[in-house]
Amino acid sequence: MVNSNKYRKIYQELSGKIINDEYKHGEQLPSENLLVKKYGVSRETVRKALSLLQTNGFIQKLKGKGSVVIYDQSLNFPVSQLISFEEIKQSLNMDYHTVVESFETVVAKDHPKVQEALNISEDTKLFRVVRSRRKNDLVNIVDTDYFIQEMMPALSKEIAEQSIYDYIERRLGLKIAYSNKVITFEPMSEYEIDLFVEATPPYAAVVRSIVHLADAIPFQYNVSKHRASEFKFVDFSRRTIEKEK
Amino acid sequence: MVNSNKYRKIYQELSGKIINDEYKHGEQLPSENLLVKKYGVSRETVRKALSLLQTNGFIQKLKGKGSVVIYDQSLNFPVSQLISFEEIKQSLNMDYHTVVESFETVVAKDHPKVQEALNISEDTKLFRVVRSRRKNDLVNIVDTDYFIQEMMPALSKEIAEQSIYDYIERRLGLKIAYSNKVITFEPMSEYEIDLFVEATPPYAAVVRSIVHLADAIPFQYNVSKHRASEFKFVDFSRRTIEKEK
DNA sequence: TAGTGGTCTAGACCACCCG
DNA sequence: GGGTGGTCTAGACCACTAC
Repeated sequence: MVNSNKYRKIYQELSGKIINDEYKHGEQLPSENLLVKKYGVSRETVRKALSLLQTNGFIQKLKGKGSVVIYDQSLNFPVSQLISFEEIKQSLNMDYHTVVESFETVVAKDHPKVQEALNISEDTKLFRVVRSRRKNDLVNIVDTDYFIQEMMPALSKEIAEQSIYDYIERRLGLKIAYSNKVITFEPMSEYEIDLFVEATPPYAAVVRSIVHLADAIPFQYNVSKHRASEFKFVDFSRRTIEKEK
Repeated sequence: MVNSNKYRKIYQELSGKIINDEYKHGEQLPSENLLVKKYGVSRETVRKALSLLQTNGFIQKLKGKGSVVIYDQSLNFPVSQLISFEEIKQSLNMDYHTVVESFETVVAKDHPKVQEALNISEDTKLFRVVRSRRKNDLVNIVDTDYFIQEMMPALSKEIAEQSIYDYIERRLGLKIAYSNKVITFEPMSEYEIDLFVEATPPYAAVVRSIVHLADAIPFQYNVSKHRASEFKFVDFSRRTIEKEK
């Protein structure tokens, strides 16, 4: 009911079957014509679903042959998607535990990079949330998030302990659309060295991202610091742009 | 002549104008109807081009409003694409210089990870190419590539000094389609510490990728090691998959 | 030759945004 | 209400793969 798009339903069903290994790596999906009959939709609708599957790394379409599954379970897919920690945790069955290290209100002018990234005025109030992600009590990730207070005045420490994305999408009905990420490798601060405990070297893999809503408004600035030895970023990319000539 | 696709031409033209700042960040593109008239094509064709622009992080489409440019020059975009070093170098005007450190023939069984990644038999012959990328004679990146010899018997050290991708796509006419990448941070080997000279800490950002052709055949295994302090990976991602219900 | 995916069209109806 | 993007259709023609 919530989402009656035909092509999304087909996408959901096919991607689900691929993830559950009903369609295995290397196997072919039914042809477009068969899918047209099976779902009772037009060919362009089927093709829209298949095109999404291809973009997201589930299949490769072969002209004259068919669509073959290229999704690989063993690669801990899909981490290059815009996805929250809670969602990754659930999909991978990770044994992680979140601790809210701090939850405070700050002013944009004291965080100039955030101010610039979110394109807000100096006196905009922000929530600053620091959360550690622990496995067997050992900190492996420290997330620092900045949210514009006006957009989500009811955000609380309790929500931060659960999933903020869930809150934003389900409670507030906002649509999270896209993000820019930058990955670097940086020395840890004293605070971080304390938190991580015995991080050798005292460097962290750092992922900074600016997350935008569907109306193109930036609403979150995130700095995610990872124990370097545990860091692993998986990416799927396509060669879409060819030079002309 | 080479590529007469209408939607690709529209994509090329619009993305070019965005990159050249003719359409600036935050500005709107002409509406779909206007583009339909301008290019003399059907609306679905225009939409296919716009959809590609959105997927690749150039624009965000806003229902009821239009398409707004979100591409940001300052982010050294687009590095998360599947793109060769030579192409990045050209598009960013980088002052880099490539040295082929070694060019040899090896057998798959001596490189089990490569054998598995490329899904080949034990006795498959491979080219193993090691190239350093230097800025002012200082090594910042060391690329190690493995190619299946049978697929490109004429590959040579001279070609490796230029662009192997150019050779594969233009000379051999093969279509490079997609890749899986994994980014980690790892201690350098003695060989690498020598090559990089004074790398502090002696860690490298490592990008491993398996590159596939359009027929889904893996043809390249690449290990790209970067001086950690210089490493910067930029990624654009969309939240495409929503949970149903 | 039959089947597959790739491109393109002309038109329809809908939901959303704004003045 | 008029414009914008989102979804969907039925049909056409093409290029490629396989037998």
